[in-house]
Amino acid sequence: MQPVGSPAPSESRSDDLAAWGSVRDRLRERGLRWTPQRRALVAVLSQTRGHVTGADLVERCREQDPSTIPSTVYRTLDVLEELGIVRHGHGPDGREEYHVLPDAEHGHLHCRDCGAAWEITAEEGASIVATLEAARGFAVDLSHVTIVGRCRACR
Amino acid sequence: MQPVGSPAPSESRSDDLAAWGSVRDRLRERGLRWTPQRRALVAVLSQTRGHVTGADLVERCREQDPSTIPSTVYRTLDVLEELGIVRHGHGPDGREEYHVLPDAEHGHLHCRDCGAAWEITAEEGASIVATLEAARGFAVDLSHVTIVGRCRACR
DNA sequence: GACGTTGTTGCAACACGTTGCAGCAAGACC
DNA sequence: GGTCTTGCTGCAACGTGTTGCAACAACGTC
Ligand SMILES: [Mn+2]
Ligand SMILES: [Mn+2]
Ligand SMILES: [Zn+2]
Ligand SMILES: [Zn+2]
Repeated sequence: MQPVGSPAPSESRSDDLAAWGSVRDRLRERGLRWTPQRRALVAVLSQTRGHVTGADLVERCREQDPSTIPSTVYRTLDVLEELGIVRHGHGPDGREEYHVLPDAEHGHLHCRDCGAAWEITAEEGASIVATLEAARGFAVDLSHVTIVGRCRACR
Repeated sequence: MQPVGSPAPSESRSDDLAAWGSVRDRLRERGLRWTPQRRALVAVLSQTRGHVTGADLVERCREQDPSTIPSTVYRTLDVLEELGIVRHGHGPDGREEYHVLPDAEHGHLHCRDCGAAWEITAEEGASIVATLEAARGFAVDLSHVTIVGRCRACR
């Protein structure tokens, strides 16, 4: 039961660097381009662990380069998501939340009262996925799942 | 497996009218006020079955009275939700979706590819709620749950 | 019916994200 | 290094929803 924000230990930093280094080639393979704007966002992402909102990422890019344009960042995030490099879900208010370099697919749990958030564990996730798979043949996108309610402490 | 938009048969229209008629008193009991703006939104809601986005409701109010102010509508929706008269969730893009007069609590399922939506059945809902209740004592707000993925037909 | 309290409204500004489009530039090819 | 193709960017406008605040009005009380 890892609280979000204290990110789980993940692969080593050198593995991470390798993963980020390949982004350029992954884009090129698809006939897409490696631009300064994309380079900047990837640089920001590579220093981000865990979860960030879209607006946070725009902000962090703007810190590096104040001429950053929001729509370019959001469009680049869409591209990176197609490549599987980031995934997004939505907070309780519907705002975007990005998972960077998702080690394992997972959903999120938010307490409406105290605002705390947790990752949905593999077992919990499997149970939800299995329920909808069995009954309807529906393939759940677990990383887009956000469940809101009240945590044990707040009840 | 009711597709959303072909609303399930619900209580009779006269029951509905009675429920809507009590809104005024339910507000007053709490020291809240029954204003023309609230009257207008309740009139719109009383003719709405199933699911609507917040923006839809603003639009429908504006059809009745072009001087309608969006923030007033959204604030009134918040109040009505506190009274349990409407509930909201979020579509795949994070936009608000209101359930009007929810007969039974239910979540939603959206196919990312074809855009179709279904209600999560009582059994499916119970399974999800039970999983998180058992493991963590987390009380899921089922009516706020939206699960996105791919439906059987689109797989 | 006038009065006071306080919940509500209208408004303007803001936050987050998306979209259409014209001009720009990445990178493939020579 | 020059040329071409086409993916990308910047920009402006828009869509959806929230917030702060001053003026207003619902409604309980006399
Ligand atoms: Mn919500
Ligand atoms: Mn989404
Ligand atoms: Zn809590
Ligand atoms: Zn589908």
